[in-house]
Amino acid sequence: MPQSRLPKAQTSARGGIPEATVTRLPMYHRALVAMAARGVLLVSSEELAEATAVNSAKLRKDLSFLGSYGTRGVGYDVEFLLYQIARALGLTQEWPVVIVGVGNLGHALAGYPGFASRGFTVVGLFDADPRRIGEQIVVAGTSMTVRDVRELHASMHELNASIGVIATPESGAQQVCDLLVEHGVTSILNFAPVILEVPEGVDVRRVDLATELQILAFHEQRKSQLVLSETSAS
Amino acid sequence: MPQSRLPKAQTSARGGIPEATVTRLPMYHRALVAMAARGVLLVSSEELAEATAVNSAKLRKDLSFLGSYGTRGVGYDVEFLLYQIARALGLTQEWPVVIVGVGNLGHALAGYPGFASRGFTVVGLFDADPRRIGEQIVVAGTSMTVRDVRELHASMHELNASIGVIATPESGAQQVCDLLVEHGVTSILNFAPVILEVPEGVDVRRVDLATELQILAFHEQRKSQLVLSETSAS
DNA sequence: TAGATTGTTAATCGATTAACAATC
DNA sequence: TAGATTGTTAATCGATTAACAATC
Repeated sequence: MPQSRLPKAQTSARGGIPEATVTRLPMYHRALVAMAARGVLLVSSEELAEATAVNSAKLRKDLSFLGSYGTRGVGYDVEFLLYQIARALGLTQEWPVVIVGVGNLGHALAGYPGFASRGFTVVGLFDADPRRIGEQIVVAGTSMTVRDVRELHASMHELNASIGVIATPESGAQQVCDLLVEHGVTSILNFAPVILEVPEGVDVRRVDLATELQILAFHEQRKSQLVLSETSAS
Repeated sequence: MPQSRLPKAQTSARGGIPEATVTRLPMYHRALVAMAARGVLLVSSEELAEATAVNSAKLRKDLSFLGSYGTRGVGYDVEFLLYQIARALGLTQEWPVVIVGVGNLGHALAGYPGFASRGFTVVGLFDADPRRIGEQIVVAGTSMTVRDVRELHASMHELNASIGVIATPESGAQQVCDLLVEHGVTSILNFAPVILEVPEGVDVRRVDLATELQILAFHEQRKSQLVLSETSAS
């Protein structure tokens, strides 16, 4: 009987919500917002699952991590469930966000209507390009000025943001990241194609447009190979 | 002995590459491109793992799905491994891509240098906004004209794209999707905050900027709660 | 040979899902 | 009560990882 390796410390079971569940909560949230807007009062796990393209058993399991918010034989109260998900996600509080890099992507992010409606407030826009510094950008209805990234150091204290978005080119990303972390940012959304080095405790999520296309291309290739092999087999 | 449910059809083992591995291959590819550019000839799994922030055992396992391309006691030939990964991902062939929706995000995508270098060629830019139609955009060094999305139907045949990018607002996304699918697009990268309905066999990857921020906010909230509970415990 | 590093094994972990008891 | 739907169980699956034999 090979009695080897000790079991891990059960990190997820200590009352936490599994990471896979967390990534789906925003989908449920969005679908419920749409339903609430249509005046839907009650929803079953089957209906919500279909709206989010998720298995209904998985959906019920996901929701059960938040608590017991449904009624057997009836379903879920849309508004109530919406609130519970928003609370779990932290959308019931304000999140000041700093955006560094205001090219096309940064513009798109700054102007994205989906931010403000979820508690994210853009409190600072920075860039290194002198042609962009001083530019006025309309964020959530009010005009903001793009500031020199060299002012980041001095202004981070008053901005008090714990979330930062990096939309710079590859070259400046790590430097910007260090600066943000130095000033108390502990969550970073990174659009630059670099693996950022951050100290323990800082979360980074990377969104890479090229990576997404490459994954699609992989499956696309597989599909065409499938067609070829089926053709030659007949 | 409850002898229940039959085992599944082992879909992943039929020579395919696991999905989790596929999502990491672009990272390895990028890191290897950077190494090759620096003139590095040889790399160990340990080094490549560190550059991509991945466990080295996982890395070796990932690479083993492609074949046996390393040398024990030595490491991997950078150029050779690069080629093998590119081939597996389908980056050794041309991928014509159509972009629909040329707002800030569409602009950022069209101008992204990381596309052309990986075999993705933007062959069409479409928008519904009359103010944008006719605009010239520089894509990979050459100027392209933004066309009316109503011309999509007529021009898809000559464009011959199997990959489409949807960067429209939420409202137009499903309609655009249907149009693309109707004309042979079988892989879609969707930036609109909607779950697209597609027929069997069409792959959709959704990138949602708000979702990413929400996931960060969740963890950020958890971090601050941790600090609070530690404070009250002391 | 001695040292290094791959490729693979096997254990563990986390996520998915069908099924169903609980209960409205 | 009869019908409906949740919340949970338990089985299965896929992904991760330490360890190490194979081998350069």
